[in-house]
Amino acid sequence: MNEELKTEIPDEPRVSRRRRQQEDNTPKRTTVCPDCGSTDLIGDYERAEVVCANCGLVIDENIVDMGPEWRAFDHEQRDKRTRVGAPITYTIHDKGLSTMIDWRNKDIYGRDIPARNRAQWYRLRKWQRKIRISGATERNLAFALSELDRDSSRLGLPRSVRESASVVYRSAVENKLIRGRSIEGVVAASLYAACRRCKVPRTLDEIAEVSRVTKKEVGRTYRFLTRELNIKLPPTSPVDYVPRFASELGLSGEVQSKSIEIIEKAMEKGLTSGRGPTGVAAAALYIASVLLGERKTQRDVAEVAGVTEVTIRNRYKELTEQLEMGVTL
DNA sequence: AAGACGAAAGTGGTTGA
DNA sequence: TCAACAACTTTCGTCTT
Repeated sequence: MNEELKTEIPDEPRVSRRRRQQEDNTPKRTTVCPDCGSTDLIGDYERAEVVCANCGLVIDENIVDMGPEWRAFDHEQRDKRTRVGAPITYTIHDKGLSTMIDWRNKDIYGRDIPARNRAQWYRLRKWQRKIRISGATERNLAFALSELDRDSSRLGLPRSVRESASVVYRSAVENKLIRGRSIEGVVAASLYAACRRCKVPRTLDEIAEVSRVTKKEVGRTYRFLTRELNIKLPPTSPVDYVPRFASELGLSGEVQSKSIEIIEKAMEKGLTSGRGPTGVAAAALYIASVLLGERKTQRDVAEVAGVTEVTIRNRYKELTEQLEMGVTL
């Protein structure tokens, strides 16, 4: 997923060689099943395969065992033999690669630091604090990423979206697009873009709700970012909204597939172009719920979809007329 | 009484001169 | 920069179950 994004963002000559190298060396591995889109992948190192836990598709064969080459029989041994830390992440301003100095006067094996070295440690900690977040860019990133984390947890977004949003924000910073815009605005716009990229769309309204930015601002910044960073995102499909709305309404899976069916027919006939995707999704869900005897009121559907009943009525009038569904509602 | 329906007027954003 | 425009909302009265 990150690879795709990277190819769309043009290489920026201002990026230092060091950073470029670091990024190029990032191991590129599939994290999403190409068949069903599930991120639940299982590495079966006995058979050297990566298998999708959802649909069983074998995604990768002859993989390298990334596990440790040593064995540990108790916790103490594990602590001693482990030589690596957490995976790198784009959601922490230094990608999670910073050095930590413990506040306790113990070394990694838990032994006390001799008193004659204490002063040295104190100085080390002081410099560590200064260096960790140094410079305007670092401070900007640190603030923005915490903001990003706050927004996305209020929206209940999965990790993958946060990572994706962080990548978008980082490239915005690298391309010097922040100046003149509020950090919060750019964060919100990155998040909106990431949501669309990962096919878990949130409306501009929902983003604006949790952020301290108006809907207008988010939209404007989003358009700016996509233009400047050459991010091309297809218009959101109503289908992407169906599962979320359906579960909020407590509708069954059958209703979901029925409404997706309806939407796909509608798209063939060009009934969705120019229409707000949420409105189309809402109307399709409403129709499906009626057809399958799980009737919801227009108001309920309108509520979760963030559109009015009138819009649902307009959409569903178009849909029923043009698709010749031959069913009286 | 609640929900569905539809007309009419208003709103915010895009487009093209 | 401005007017035209389409989509959508708000509001409200009427009909149906």
